Amino acid sequence: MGKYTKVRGMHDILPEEISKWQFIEKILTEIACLYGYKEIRPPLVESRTLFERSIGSESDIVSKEIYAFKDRKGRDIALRPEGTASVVRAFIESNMGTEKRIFRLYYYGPMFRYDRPQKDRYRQFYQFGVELLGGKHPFFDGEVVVMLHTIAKKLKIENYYFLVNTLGCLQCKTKFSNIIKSYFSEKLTHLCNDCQQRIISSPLRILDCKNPQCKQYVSDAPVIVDLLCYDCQNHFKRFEEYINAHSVPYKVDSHLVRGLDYYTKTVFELYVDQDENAIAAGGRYDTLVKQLGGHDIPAVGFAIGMERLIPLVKYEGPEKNFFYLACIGEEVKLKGAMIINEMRSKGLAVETDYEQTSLRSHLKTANKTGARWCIIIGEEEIKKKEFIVRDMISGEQITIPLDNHINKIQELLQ
RNA sequence: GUGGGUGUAGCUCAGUGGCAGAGCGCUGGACUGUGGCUCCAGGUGCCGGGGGUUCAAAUCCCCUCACCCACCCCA
Repeated sequence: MGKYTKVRGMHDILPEEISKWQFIEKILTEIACLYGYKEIRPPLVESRTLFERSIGSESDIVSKEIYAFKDRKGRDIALRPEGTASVVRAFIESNMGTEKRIFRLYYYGPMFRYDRPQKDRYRQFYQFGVELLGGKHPFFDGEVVVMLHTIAKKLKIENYYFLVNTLGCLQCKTKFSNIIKSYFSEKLTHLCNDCQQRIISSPLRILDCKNPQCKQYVSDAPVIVDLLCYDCQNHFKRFEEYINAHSVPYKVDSHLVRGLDYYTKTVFELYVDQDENAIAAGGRYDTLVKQLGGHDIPAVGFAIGMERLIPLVKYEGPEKNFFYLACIGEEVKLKGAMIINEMRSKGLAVETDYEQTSLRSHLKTANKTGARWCIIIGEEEIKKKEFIVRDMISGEQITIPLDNHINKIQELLQ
């Protein structure tokens, strides 16, 4: 047992898992590309106040889970707990917002939250997210949902569905929030401790409470869809038209509320049957850009939790299409090394073990590395100016002349 | 932040006061130019860490750390 272990909540993604990650990452970025998204890579570190102002200082993410510290000059620094705030900050800071057009940005990387670790949940975890800035049309909301739908299909996720809801524009949201506040004020003593706090800090979150006692009162609570202004009602209706037209499997859940303060109008979550946790979620945030000091620019986006997505994806494993070169005896190793170098320069993956000398131990090693073919070269082969290629699955062997061997191997691969 | 569980060989685990164990893997050999199969041989170790009880502790008690699971929260 080694002296050093992972810091609590951290995890290594080991070589045996990484090819699955890379497979999924490739599909995500390809689809993002098809939808016109460009990658943006903000730093992992931001000033703490950025998250307080965007996500909300009362939110659990900021109040309980943020990784924050002071740097050597006493600046309040935080590791990003999510991606949207950083992307919006970069968007404003680089003056993208001054240009009147739609910006589609995607990001991928680690996020940090000081959670208690549990299954597929770590303090450093990965999110892939997209942000569409500058569009207020409900079809943009639809487009990002359809993009997520496309990703789920492409990754062959089974039995997934969306929950969607609207929170209304800032006016509707505020109005509804006050209605909820007064509705629950009368029932305050029947609510759980958390909800008694929420009625002050974020009343809408009561609608999302998992406590069965609270749920009882939530089911009779006012519903936002009935109280929306004409514009918000129409926005949600058009959004539904769009996702219906694209056959997105979804249900409206009038109690769906997101835990981040910045959402307005459309919100959505992606679930898989019999799984409590959302694997992706997002929504519209029309006031955030302005709130962070930019122009009045509407936006919509989502984020996918990679650690939650990965167990749902079936992946066969990487293709074993590389060579192992076995040199029999010390004397031919330099010759073998030159062959390896030439093969690599022509794009063929080769490895070897210079410690091994006997053919038997070479073949054992080749087997362990998972090589598809083993090239065998020894004194006899050097004399005859040829070498042997052994198929490690079938055990068949063929002899190839030493000159022009790269072309011969490439022919073999066809 | 709350609750439950588990820490013993590289891995999966058995051992519940009396010599530290099994299976798998690993290394070597049978087989020094042909891997996977088979057979034979071999070492596995601060029994998570610290303290206590006892003639005697992996085992009982206390503390601590880590991991797992659930809740909360979130993606």
